[in-house]
Amino acid sequence: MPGDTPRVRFAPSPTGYFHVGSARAALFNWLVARQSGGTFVLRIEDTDAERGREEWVDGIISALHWLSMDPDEGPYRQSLRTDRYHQAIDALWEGGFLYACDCTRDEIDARNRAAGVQTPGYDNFCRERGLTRGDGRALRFRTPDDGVTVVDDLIRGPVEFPSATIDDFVAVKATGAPLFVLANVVDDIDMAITHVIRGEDLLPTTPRGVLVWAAFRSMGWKTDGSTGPGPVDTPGLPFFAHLPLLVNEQRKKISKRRDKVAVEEYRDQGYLPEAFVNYLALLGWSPPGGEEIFDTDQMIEWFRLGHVNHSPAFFDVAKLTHMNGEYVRAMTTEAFTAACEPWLTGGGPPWPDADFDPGVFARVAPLVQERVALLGEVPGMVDFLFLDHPVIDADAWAKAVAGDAAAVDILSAAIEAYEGLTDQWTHDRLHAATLAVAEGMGRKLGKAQAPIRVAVTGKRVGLPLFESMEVLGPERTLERLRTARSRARDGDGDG
RNA sequence: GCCCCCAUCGUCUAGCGGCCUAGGACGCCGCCCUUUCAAGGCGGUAACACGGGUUCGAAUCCCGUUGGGGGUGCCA
Repeated sequence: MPGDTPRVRFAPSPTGYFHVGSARAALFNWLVARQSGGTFVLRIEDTDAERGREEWVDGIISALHWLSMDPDEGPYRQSLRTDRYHQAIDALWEGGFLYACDCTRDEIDARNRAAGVQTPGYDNFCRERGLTRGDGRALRFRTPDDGVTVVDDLIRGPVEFPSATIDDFVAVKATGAPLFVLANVVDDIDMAITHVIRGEDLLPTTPRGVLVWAAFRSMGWKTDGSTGPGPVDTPGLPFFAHLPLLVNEQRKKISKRRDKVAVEEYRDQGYLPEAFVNYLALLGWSPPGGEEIFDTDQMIEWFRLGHVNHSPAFFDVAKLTHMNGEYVRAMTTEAFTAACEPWLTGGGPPWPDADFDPGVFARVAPLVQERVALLGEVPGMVDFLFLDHPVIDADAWAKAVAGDAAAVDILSAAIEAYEGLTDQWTHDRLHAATLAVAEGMGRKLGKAQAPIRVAVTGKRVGLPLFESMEVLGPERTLERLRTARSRARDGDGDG
């Protein structure tokens, strides 16, 4: 049986950007470790040298760090453990669990077709041929012909696989390199893993792992590499827990190809790691009290593997975004301002670094904070404060200025009113003055402020106008209003 | 084809035999607030896939059907 202190592992294969499904699997493993004083092991499953790339490994490590789920142990690299796998393969061969096979896929398929067999599995052609190892031969694992292999799953309960449906699978490539199931089991044994928590897509291959594990155990395979009975024999099977898949709108397994799954991408858009983790936890699980917003301490306290759902979950960006907005608004203004920094400087924003004024941003930060869900939205909301000339949105101009016969009059009246306020340039007075302009035109304030807003900020929606003008100052505000007025008079309607 | 998993509002879920006239959240719609947009407040829309059992009683247990998904590689 697994030992007292849980040892869990997150074992991604470095074949692409860090996947949200991987992040969720990592989170559930991490939670089990944290709530039990256990160990969270990171293992890179890079046995397939052709697909793996070093940059993906760095991506996994940095993504885990961003999510505050740094491993306690590792990263272990399967590519660095080939000697160990060869020991394991030799032992299995000596124990009679493997046999050499020189069949090609085409040959197997042809024989199955000729025999009229519907199932495309291996036909055991080489099982009793007694082929020797080497010479470009793969090694197959001899599976039982009858009985059932049971995977006792913490989430789903016992899952039974008729052994006859588990064909003799290739465990070792013709090159001598171990395949997934074998390397995976050897590692789990060596690393004393007690809980295998991973995606449901691995459930169908789990009985193979169980069989391999049983083979090692029956040989008295020791974690030091020797065989025979002794105190360091292969431990009992770990607990298994297969998490429901994350799916897209079409209810298909979320995939790197067609879905937006890269955790890095969410980070770059300004999702907060705390919100991201919070949302991930809600996919397939919910806390006993029904709360939806909770921090990692509460998550650790409440999480139970046995309470994880059985059914697939759709990764809903809209809900994630909403939740991110809640996290943004819950921040202190100082924390928010600090978090915005990477989006405000360093060449990303549309204004020159030198023109960014932290003091100006600090004045509008609370207003910005209430209006963004993602940090990535911040630059677009404050750009008019740091650019010499606001970028006038063509559509906004067309609707609020060119399309409004009274726009020029409103701008003129506003200019005249504001010119008298340059010594007392506060949003209250600007508000009152604009209200007077509106009334003079027989308009509601909301309608009258539109052309002014476009002239000053370039957009029809955004931060509160009078606060914006206050921060911008009389000189720049009036200049923008005059510029807009002459452009409107010239009849430049399409921006 | 074969094996396996799954099935409550559009979505994420609560529900583990009576507390369900099925609750919450996101989304959507309406109203309020209002300096645009948000935020906030109030209200609304909307689900137990189907059929058999078991039981005094089923969203909850069992069987079947249908539907969806995953696996079926010398990928992981």
